[in-house]
Amino acid sequence: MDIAEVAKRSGVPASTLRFYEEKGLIKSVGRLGLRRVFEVNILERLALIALGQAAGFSLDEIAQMVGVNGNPNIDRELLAKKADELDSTIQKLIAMRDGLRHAAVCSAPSHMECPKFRRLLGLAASGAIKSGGLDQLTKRRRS
Amino acid sequence: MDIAEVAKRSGVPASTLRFYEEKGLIKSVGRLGLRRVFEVNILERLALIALGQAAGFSLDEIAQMVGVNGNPNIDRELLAKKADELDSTIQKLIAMRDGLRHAAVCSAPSHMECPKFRRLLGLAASGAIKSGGLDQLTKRRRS
DNA sequence: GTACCACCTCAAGTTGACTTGAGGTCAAGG
DNA sequence: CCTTGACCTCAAGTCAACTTGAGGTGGTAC
Repeated sequence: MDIAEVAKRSGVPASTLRFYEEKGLIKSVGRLGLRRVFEVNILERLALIALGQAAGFSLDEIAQMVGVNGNPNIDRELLAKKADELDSTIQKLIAMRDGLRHAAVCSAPSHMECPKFRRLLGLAASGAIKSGGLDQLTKRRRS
Repeated sequence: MDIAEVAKRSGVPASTLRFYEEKGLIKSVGRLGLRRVFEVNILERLALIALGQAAGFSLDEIAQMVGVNGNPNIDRELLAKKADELDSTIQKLIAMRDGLRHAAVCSAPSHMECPKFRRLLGLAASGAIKSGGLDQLTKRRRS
């Protein structure tokens, strides 16, 4: 496959593919003239990268997880750690989703005054306010 | 509360608080001299913002949801839409979490060759490859 | 009453993740 | 053969979300 086909089938622009290759996130198997040639499995790798991004991981973190070389990482501890990180994110997002869903139908004057909304918010942000800061929620993105 | 206390209790740097105020995401109730004064409920609002960010929403989107004015938005349709968006993100993250968890213990030579891993990945990226592109996964962030 | 220091403003810098543009190259079709 | 267009490189630009810095201000403790 040439870069245009990968772009078409993955939805990832060619410029981004070149950028990812430069970063070591993906690699082409060779060149035909000066054109890059990719294997079909590049598509799975791209899906994995997109997934990692949706999970809020930086490209560098993703590289760590999927391995800069060919195939996913061997560092089982890192993978487990990232899974746990992701799990706590998921809990927060679930609470937020429920908060949003409720807010969409709740008739309280201000959502902040609705006990249900506040409970969900508290659940999501548990531990964030007062002692410890919101850091837990945001440091992943900040770093 | 002055800005330093808000910063301390929320974990959000003062510079960020000023930045958020400028963007209309938060507001101070007044000034004492030239110093901003915040109400205690600013902490909840900040938790909500942090939550929105963890969910991958941009500050502008968050402003739309929580309302640029004082309290959350009245646009129930928008809230429901965002909740659905969030829900599909959550499904992907769950699949990825499970994929990571499994990868951490799986002994297949390459995770891409492990059927279980591929199934989870496929689940997460369903529809992303081949027809439609990965766009669904990433456009939220790109916008 | 004055010195200090935390807070202020406003402009510019930073980082991550890309995109855009200018100028060059080469495989394929005519 | 030779033109053409898709691909190449490399440098610079962009955007969101902040951070940093220089220079100013004013409650508060001494």
